[in-house]
Amino acid sequence: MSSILPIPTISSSATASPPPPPPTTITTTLTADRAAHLIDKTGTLHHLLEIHAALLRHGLHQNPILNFKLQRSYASLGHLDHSTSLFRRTHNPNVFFWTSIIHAHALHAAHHPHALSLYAQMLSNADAVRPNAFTLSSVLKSCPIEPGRALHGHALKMGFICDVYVGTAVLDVYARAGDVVAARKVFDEMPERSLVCLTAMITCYAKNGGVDEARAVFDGVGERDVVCWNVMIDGYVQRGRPGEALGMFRRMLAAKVRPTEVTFLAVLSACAQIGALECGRWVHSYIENNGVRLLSVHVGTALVDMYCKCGSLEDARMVFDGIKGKDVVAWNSMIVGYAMHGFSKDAMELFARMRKLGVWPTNITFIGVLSACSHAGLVTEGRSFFKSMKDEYQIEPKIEHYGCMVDLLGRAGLLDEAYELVKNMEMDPDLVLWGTLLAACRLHGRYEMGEQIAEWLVCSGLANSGTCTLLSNIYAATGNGMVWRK
DNA sequence: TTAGGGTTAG
Repeated sequence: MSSILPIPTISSSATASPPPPPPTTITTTLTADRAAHLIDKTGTLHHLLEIHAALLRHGLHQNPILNFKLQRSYASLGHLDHSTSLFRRTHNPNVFFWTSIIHAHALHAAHHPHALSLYAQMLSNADAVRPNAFTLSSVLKSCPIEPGRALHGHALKMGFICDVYVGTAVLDVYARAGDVVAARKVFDEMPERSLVCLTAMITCYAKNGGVDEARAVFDGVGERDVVCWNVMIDGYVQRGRPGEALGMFRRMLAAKVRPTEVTFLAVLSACAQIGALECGRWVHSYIENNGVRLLSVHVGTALVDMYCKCGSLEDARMVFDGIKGKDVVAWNSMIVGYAMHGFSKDAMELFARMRKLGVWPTNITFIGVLSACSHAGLVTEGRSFFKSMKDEYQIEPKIEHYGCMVDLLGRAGLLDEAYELVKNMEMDPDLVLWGTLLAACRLHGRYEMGEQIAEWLVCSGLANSGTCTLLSNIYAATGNGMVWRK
């Protein structure tokens, strides 16, 4: 983790390809105040390295505040390696230093285990630095449920639980683990609640299926900011209640709260869910009329998805073509959009273009590609794409991909091949898959196979009303409505 | 006299 910090020197800026000169040149005399100001203002690693070099030359690197600022700046510029290295070189780091390095690691999921181990090191250190509420709230951010529970105990024992940051962080640990009851208990016992804390509780409910409970907390919030609104709107979207999501969005605008990108993502998803094309268009023009010159990939993709789901493929394509730096999710939205509306040729062409540009597909890409093959009856291509998932792209087919294949083979009348595919799957087929196969049996008059599957489904108690309808259709067609009733 | 919470697409 801790790499060797390149000891910066002023001459390091005069290497083979020198970076552009920093905005401020460090002069021969450097006071601690001036250095602190320079560190706070810097925005580039190059400049920070130069300041670091100057601190070393002036012997100011021992100053704990400057050392602290330097370490924090390395981290905030995304150079956790430099930050860690500096920390490792610091003798007897104080609680500020420990907290700062723990916090820097807690900011990115990939470094969470390290944040926790730093906290453990801090406690076991010979110089035993005592954590405070700042340390605790930082380390809690990186915690999964088990160490989180222990730290909750720790916070109670040390009396930090009354701190609103610590309380919120503990609440968040339980929320992330889906333990709504424990989160609510922490919430109820908090002596004071900030907007952030209220939002954390709303998020906890919204993410764990309790959108009405979320709403109850939301209604009790006095001054709501955009995050609070976003959480509530997205909560409705995630629970498949787009009408209420859009209602909340209207109320948010009426309350003069300025929407952010996150708001647009949720609202566009709500429009997509109910096929509200006009509302989607309105959001699109709102985005364009409110200072958003260049669509972000996220918002662009949400627009593509909304237009596709609302059936306006031309609008979707127009937005898609305008997205700068398209990632695979953007490509997927357009490919799947085309495929779902039967524009197989466009979907396949787009896939070919995406590959040509070196974008690596995901399992969603193959949902699109295989559906396109299915709609167009391209059996050979479909088989080949399905095979390539594993062989070429190392993507394990999911049940949905088998569904596409069964649909493709079934429509083409290749029932035996489809049945074999289902029987040899590594996972259990679900009712949707059996339903697809049954529908194909009916379409091609393969009553015997239909009966076989039907019998098996009924015997294993798996048949539901949908499959029963299909079954009765099959039996009606065979003129033998009773056979399957054993 | 230097630090810490909540929301993000297919």
